[in-house]
Amino acid sequence: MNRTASIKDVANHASVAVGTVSNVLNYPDRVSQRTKERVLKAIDELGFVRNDAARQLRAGHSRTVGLIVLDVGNPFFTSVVRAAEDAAGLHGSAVLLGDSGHDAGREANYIDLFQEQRVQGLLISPVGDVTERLDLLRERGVPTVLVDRLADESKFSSVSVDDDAGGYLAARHLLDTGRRRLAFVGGPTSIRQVSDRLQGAQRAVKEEAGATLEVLASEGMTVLAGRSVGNMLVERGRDELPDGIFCANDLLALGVMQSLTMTHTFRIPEDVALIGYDDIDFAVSAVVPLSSIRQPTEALGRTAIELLTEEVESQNPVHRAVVFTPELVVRQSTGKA
Amino acid sequence: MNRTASIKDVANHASVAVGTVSNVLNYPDRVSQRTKERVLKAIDELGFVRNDAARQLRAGHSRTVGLIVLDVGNPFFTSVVRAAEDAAGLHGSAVLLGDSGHDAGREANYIDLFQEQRVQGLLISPVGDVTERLDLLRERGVPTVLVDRLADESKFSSVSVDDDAGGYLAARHLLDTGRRRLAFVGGPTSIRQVSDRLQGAQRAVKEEAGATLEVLASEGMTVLAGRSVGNMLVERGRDELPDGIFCANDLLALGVMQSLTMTHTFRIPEDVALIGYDDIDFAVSAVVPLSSIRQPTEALGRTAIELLTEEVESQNPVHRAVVFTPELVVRQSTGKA
DNA sequence: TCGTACCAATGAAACGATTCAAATATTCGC
DNA sequence: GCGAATATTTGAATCGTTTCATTGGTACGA
Repeated sequence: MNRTASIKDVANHASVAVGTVSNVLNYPDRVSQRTKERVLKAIDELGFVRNDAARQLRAGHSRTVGLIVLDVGNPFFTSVVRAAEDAAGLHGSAVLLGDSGHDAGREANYIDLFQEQRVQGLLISPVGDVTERLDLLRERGVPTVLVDRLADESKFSSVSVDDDAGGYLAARHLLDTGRRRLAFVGGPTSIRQVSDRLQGAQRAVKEEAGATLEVLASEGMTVLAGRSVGNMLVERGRDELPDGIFCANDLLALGVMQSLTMTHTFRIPEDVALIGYDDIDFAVSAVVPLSSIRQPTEALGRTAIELLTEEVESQNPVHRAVVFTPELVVRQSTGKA
Repeated sequence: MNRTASIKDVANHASVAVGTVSNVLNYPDRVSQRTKERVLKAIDELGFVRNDAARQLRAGHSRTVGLIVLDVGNPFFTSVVRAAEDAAGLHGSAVLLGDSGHDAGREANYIDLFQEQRVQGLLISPVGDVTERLDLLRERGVPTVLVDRLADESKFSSVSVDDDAGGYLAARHLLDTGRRRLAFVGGPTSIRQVSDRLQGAQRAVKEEAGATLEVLASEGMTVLAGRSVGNMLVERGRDELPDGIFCANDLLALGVMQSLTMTHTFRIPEDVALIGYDDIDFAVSAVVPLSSIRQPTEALGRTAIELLTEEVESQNPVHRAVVFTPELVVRQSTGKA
C-alpha cells in the first residue's frame, strides 16, 4: 500500500471535479443522485478516508475539544470524562483527553499540544493555582472552562460542586436521624475539599441546639488513614464515642468501618452512624453498605461542554460559573439509630 | 483577538523569509545566531503557536498514536494508558485516548476518527472478536497492536498477559504454603480470563499429589458475588471448608473476605488462605491485606508502543506477539498456616 | 584580485480539503 | 422550440507548514 487516496484520486476515478467530491461529502443535497452514486462507489473502491489535517487547515479550527484531568484513574474524573465525551459527540466534536497526573509539567505539555492542534476549546481541571499559562490561553482567545474549580467569572467559565453544601447535607442527615455527638474525619485541611466539607458540617451542627462536632484530623484521605483514626476511637470508652461520623471521603469511611466492625464492640449503625463522601463503587459493597454524598459528575461533564460551546459560538465572551449541589445517598450505615 | 499568528506573520515581523522561520523551529543549527534571536523574539511577541494541521498535512502523517481501551475507569487500563503515554512521549509522539466502554459502536467511531487524524498507528484493546474493521485497517497499512489480547502473529502484533501462568502462580503459592484443599472462585467461565486462570490453577494442583481443587462458580466478578460465595462457604461445616481459596479477581476475594471475617468463625489466613488477582489498590488496605497476582501493566503499555514504533519504522511488517508473565504479591491473607 | 568553499537566507511548490464564482446542464411554462 | 429559472458541476484560490533548489554573502588561500 503506497499512500492513502486523496479527494483528487477519488475525483479522477469517478471522472468528476474535486469540488464535486467535496460536495458529496459535505452537502449531499447539492449533488445529483447519479454522480453521488458514482462518487461513493469510487470512495469505497479506493478506501478513501478524509484527511482531517487538510480539512482543519482550511477551516481554521478543529472539531476537537481538549480535556485535561488530574487523574483519569479517579472515578470522579472518569465519570466526568465519559459525560463530556457523550455531550461533545452530540455537537459533532471529539474529545482529546490528557491526564496531567497532578503534574504541572505534564499539564503544560498537554496545553501546548492542544493549542498546536487548534482545539476548539479547553476543559481543564488545573493543577494547583490557575497558572499564567491559562491566562495566556485566555488572552489568545482559546475558550476555556475550569472543571471542579470555582473560577473568577471575569476570567473563566467554570463548573464545580459545592462542597460546603455537601458537608452540610451529610451532617444534617446525621442530625436528622437523631445523632447529636458528631465527628468529622479528614485531613489535611489544606485540601480545599476537606475544609469546605468541614465548614458545611459545622454550619449544620450550629443550627441544632445541643449538637456537637469533634474534628478528628487524619493523615491523608486513604483507607489506612481512616483505619488509624478508627483504631483510636475504639480505644476510647464507649461513652466517649461519637454517635455519628462524617468522613471527608469514602476511603476514610471504609477504613473507619474496618476498625469499628473488626472489634465487634460497636455496631454500625446502631452504636455509630457513618457517612462518607464521593459514593465510590465500593461504598455499596462495603460490609455495611455506606451512606455517602454523590457528586453530579455527569452533569459536570455535560455542562462543561455546554459552557464551552456557548463561548465558542458567542462573539463576546460572557463567563458563567455553574455550581452544582451534591446529593445524599442513604444506605445502611446511617440507618435509624 | 483576530486570529492566531502564522509563520508568515512571524516572518514579516522579523523581516526574514518564511523558510527561515521554519528552520529556526526545526533546524536551529542552520540559522545564524543573530537571525535566530530576531525570529524567536518575533515568535514571542506575536504569541505564535505552530499549526499542527498544516505541519501534518505537509508531513503526510501526524505525531500521534491512537489508543482505544475498553474502560479507562479500570485500573488495569489506566495504568497501561499512563505507561503508553510516557513511552510515546520519549518518541516525541502524543497519545490520543479513546474509551470504547465495551461498546462496538464507540470503538468504531474512534477507529474512524483516528484514521481521519492520520495517527501513526493504533493500540487497541478490542471489543469482542477482532472485527473486520481492524482487518480493514491492516489492509490500509495502519500499524496496529492489540493490547491485552493474544493476536494471530500473521496479522497483528500484540501484547498480553499469560492468565494461565497467573493462575498457576496463585495456586502454586497456596500449595507452597501448605494448603491442599483448594477452591477456585470465579465466573462465568465464558470470560476468557476466568477460564485461563482456572486452567493454570488446575495445572498446579495436578502437580501436587493429594491436592484437590474445587470450582465455585460466581455470578459475576464483583464484591457482592464474592460475598455470596463466601456466605455459602460459612454455612458449611468447618471440616468441609477449603483451606486455600483463589479468586479470579480481587473484588471477588474482598467479598469472600468480608463474609469470612464478619462471622469471626474463621480466621484468615490461619483457617483459610485467600488470594485474589489484579492487585488493585484496595488489596493492600483490606481488613486482612490481600495477596494477589499483579499484572505488568506498565510493561504492557511500554511494549505496545515499542512494537508499534517497530512497525511504523520498518518497511516489511513483521508482527510479534509478546506475552508477559504476571507476578505474585504476597501479603497477610496467605501468611503461613 | 580572483576563484573556491562554505554558510545563510530566500521563496516557490506541495500537501489535501473546502469554498465559491463562473460555466454548463436541465427543467418548466407557454 | 425558446427563454428564463433552477440545478449541477467545475476548478482555481486558499489555509499554514515544510522542503529544497537557488541565490547572495563571506572568508580564505593562491
